[in-house]
Amino acid sequence: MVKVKVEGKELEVEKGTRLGEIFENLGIEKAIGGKAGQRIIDLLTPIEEDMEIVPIFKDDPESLEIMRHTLSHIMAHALKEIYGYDKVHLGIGPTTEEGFYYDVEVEGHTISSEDLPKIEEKMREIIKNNYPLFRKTIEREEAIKLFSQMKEKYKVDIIERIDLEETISLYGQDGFVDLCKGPHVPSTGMVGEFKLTHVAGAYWMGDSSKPMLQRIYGIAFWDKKELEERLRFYEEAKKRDHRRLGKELELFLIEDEIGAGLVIWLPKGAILRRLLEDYWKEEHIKRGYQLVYTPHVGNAKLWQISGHLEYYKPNMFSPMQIEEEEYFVKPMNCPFHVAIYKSKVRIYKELPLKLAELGTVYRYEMSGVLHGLMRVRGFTQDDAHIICMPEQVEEVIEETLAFAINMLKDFGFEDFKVYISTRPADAIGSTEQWELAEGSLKKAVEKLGLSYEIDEGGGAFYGPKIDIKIRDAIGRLWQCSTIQFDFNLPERFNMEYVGPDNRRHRPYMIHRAIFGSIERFIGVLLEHYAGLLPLWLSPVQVKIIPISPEKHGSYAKQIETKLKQEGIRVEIYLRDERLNARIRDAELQKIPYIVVLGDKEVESNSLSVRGKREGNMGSMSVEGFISMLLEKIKNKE
RNA sequence: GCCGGCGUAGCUCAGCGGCAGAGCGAGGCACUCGUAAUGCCUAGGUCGUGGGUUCAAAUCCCACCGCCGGCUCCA
Repeated sequence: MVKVKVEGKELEVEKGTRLGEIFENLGIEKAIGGKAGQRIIDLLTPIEEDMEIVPIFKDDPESLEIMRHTLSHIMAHALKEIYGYDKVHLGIGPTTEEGFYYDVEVEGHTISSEDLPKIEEKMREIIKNNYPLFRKTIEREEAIKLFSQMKEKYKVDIIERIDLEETISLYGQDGFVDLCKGPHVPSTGMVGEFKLTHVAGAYWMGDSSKPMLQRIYGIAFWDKKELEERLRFYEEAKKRDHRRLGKELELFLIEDEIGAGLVIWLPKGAILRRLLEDYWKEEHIKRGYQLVYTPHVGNAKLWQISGHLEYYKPNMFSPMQIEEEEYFVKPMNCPFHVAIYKSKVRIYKELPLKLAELGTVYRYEMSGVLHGLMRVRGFTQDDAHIICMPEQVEEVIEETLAFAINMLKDFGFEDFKVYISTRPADAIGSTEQWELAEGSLKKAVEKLGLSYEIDEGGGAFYGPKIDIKIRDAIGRLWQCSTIQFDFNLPERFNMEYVGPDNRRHRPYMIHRAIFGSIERFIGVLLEHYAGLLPLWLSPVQVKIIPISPEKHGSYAKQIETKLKQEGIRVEIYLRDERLNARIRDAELQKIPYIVVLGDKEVESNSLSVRGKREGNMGSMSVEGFISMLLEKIKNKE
């Protein structure tokens, strides 16, 4: 007998009684599963020991996970029914943040998106039939035999990896059996609303040397409304895709004739980029950084010493031969900044030394990973290297992190995730170095009150780091800011400073970037604002529309001059179109303010202002309009 | 790089063995307009590139380049 406690009630039942039965006895209806501590168990799970269980209902987020998991099984079941039980080989079928997927191999057929409706239909049939699910445990040897017979080679692979102590469970319904830990709903009719969305490739076990399976993705919610909302969100996200906005707003150009992953900044995009750069430079100068410039290529000897040729060569552009010497286009700025540090003897009073550069680097990225501005082959890092003494590390990290967060906030980002990556297995550097560095990272994050995740062992071999990722329009996280220790380069380049004791010491070196890359940051920015940039960053801030270019053109010109004198980026709409068409055009260009000028305005020496965010704002004086704009620009609105 | 899909006018796309198409945009003309599309006319394409099959290829096949969705990798 085991004792089970649920919602304050205690019940003694026979060992091995299923959770569903226990809930039934206690009169708990409509539970989808239960939580025992952190573990989610389903209604089919036998209870083998005393425990306290919190029931999971439909409004608990965990219930979605259970239902989605069953949907992935139903999809596998449908595939088996359609393509044959011995032709479909199943990989893994987990849940995702909004649905589920299953990795499969179908012998003699490639699933394409055209097959999805057919698969969905079969799934709905299975759901309608409301097959009860079964769960049973099985011995390891027996499991291997069973799945070998079923030609489920990937499942056999999984079983062989399962810990010897772990119990192996099977779930299934009707003629379908799957190796699975659960949890599931107890019958196929109990799942929610779903839709299969797309098919993509995925390596078995995420290993590029292993075969590639097809991953079929679906999304699922309890509520049809929620599902539809999600689908609408995807449509909406497509509209704010920075690649599309870049084209529509004439910001940048990426073309195969120029080269994959290489960005051309069009005039309007160049304004945006320049604003970012100017602001970045000002902020760095304020904080004691020294701005430098370094070359785009460097002698192979340099990259030899830095270790890049040893560790980073696959990511570098091929070398070029100049007068019997090899040169490489830089994939990083670090060695040059080190050279600046080493250009003279450094003393402790100079430290921390902060060198910063908007350094354009080129990296070979595999063609399949290129993605608009987010992943390119040539990009400009807002790079800086801080060289300091061990006793300064903590203060430096704290200051740097605060700087990064403040800057991100100035651009309107609040939704980011902070990760600290710690020492990996094959690390260089002493334990003291790692401990000091990791400790300073954690302290800084905590001091700023940021929540963070530890990526245990996720640091580079040369040092731990903090990464800040920003969420994009469709929920993808992009790494932007990074603060990384480097125990490698100071050794390799024999960096030193003269301490108060008049002896030579090895400094700590910290790499850091706030935007990460200007390209990526602008990509994230565009998606974040769906192209409607804050006023201070808008390439065109005001569009003046004279109702009749002939009658009101000269007044428009006067206004333009006044605004320009205040540094406001303004254009006059001269094309001869109907007023509504011109307003529409300016709206589509996402220009923050439209100024309409007609007889009324000329007579009263005023403006009629329409804000992209505010709508029609009515009549305003020129001075009032200007001071409103300047105020907003100053506040980075 | 790998798996799958896709490259047709500046943009979005239709056509899928038999004359190269639409809408938007662009240029011109008329309209002179009060807060999200005025009407008419015109120009614009080596159908990604190269090869093949065929009487005939945008269309079928192969290779390459690029893009898209993912995987792996990463700022």
